[in-house]
Amino acid sequence: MPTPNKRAPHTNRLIEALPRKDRQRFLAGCESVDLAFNEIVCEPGDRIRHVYFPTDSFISQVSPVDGHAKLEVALVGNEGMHGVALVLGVDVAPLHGLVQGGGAALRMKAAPFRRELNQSAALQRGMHRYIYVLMSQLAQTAACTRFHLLEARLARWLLMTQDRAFCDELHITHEFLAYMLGVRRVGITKAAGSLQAHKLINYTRGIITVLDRDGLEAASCGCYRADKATYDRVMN
Amino acid sequence: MPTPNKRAPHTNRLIEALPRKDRQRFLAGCESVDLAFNEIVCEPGDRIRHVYFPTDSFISQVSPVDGHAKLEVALVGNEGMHGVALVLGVDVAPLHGLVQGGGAALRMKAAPFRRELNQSAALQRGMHRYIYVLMSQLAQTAACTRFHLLEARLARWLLMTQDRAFCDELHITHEFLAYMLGVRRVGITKAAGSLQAHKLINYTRGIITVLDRDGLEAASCGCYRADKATYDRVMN
DNA sequence: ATCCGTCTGTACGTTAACGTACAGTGCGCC
DNA sequence: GGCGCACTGTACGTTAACGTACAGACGGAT
Repeated sequence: MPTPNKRAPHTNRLIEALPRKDRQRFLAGCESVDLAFNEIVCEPGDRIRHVYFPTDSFISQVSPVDGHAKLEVALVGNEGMHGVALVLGVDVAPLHGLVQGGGAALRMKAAPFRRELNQSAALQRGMHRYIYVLMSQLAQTAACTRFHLLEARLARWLLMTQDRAFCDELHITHEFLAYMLGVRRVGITKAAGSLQAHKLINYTRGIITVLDRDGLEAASCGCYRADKATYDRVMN
Repeated sequence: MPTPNKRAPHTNRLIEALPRKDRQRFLAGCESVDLAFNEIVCEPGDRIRHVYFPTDSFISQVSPVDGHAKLEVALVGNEGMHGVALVLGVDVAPLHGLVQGGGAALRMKAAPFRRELNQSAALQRGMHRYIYVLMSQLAQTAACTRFHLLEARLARWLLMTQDRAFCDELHITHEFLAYMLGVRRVGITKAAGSLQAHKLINYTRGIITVLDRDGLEAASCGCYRADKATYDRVMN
């Protein structure tokens, strides 16, 4: 699957933010992996073997309900990491990790990651702050899911995803979107149809193109901006 | 407001779990306060001055949407703490903290708390694990709010609250419940009416009595048990 | 060029909420 | 003892979703 217009930075912001010495040591402990679209990084209850730092990939955090995966509650791209539980001293994943956008990521095994964590105050600080952001996002998403109309939620989702895909074209079907947002496929068709009618996006058979980012922001709920503001404020 | 049948332990489980030496030092740094029902402990954006460890009080964490408080996303009683952001090195509260159940709490100022955190590995470990639990709860709540019927959500809420109130009688109006669950008051009246018709609860003018805990669990969604299971698994 | 499977569109009836309005009802207070 | 207020009950019409079913449309493979 080719991804045109892609201008991924091939770096992860959490790692970039480390002081040079820590960063070099950290990177030395990482391996480069390629995550495939739809790949499942972990299931709830699984032992966490690796932490992932997406560079041009991104991973959905999906909350299970009544036994099976149901609702995306957070999205992790090159601004974040997957596997924060390890930072908190728990090696069991609480959520599904589903690769939303295929691409590269850096990863590190659990044991060396813990060691790094002990050795680098900067790393610990960065991780902590990121966890704060993630928690804020979870709370935001809970409220958003409750109160905002599907069309606005969809717009938000597209913006969040585009930010992490570094690409105007998203390879996503309505079916998949429905799954992420916890609604029927038909609901997505309707909402997406409306966004398309307003010339904010365009789509055909699994490819959604963002045409008007500003318009999309206007159509989305404030949650998109709120999340972004929190990230910027906390992570600097 | 008298609270009959109340058998509060007057301790906080996070603090109790500390090794004796750490615990004694920690307690020495705490002051005892009385939280009044409906008191606002903090607003999002506020600087966090204290962390709170409820003993027989409990505090709702309410997520703001579009500017004002809207939806309860977590509940903190004697099993937890309020102000986890400080553990993550951020001194700005992300959520509203609203006292749901009046009563006693231990609290500590931010600066000494940070000092304790540096001195006690056990404290840090406990805090970390509690944050993991809280994140799991946030994700759970997001999905729950999306998928489960109001009656089930209400049942869950009553159970969660009773666990933290140590009392069969909860001082709560429909109005307030509606606010917490993000629905209309009328919706609560209907759902609560149904629970009462099934003899699971009883209520009159701001006092809800739990009659049949098991029945209530059966009427609630699995989220109640899921939360509890996570806590038990992670906190031991 | 045709087939087939995937993706999207449309079309029902159904439902659990919504907003709003107003009527009872019990408790506390003067 | 009765007044007032807070709390609860009921009663509309409205709506944004729901479940299900099936029809069109595009694209890659044979």
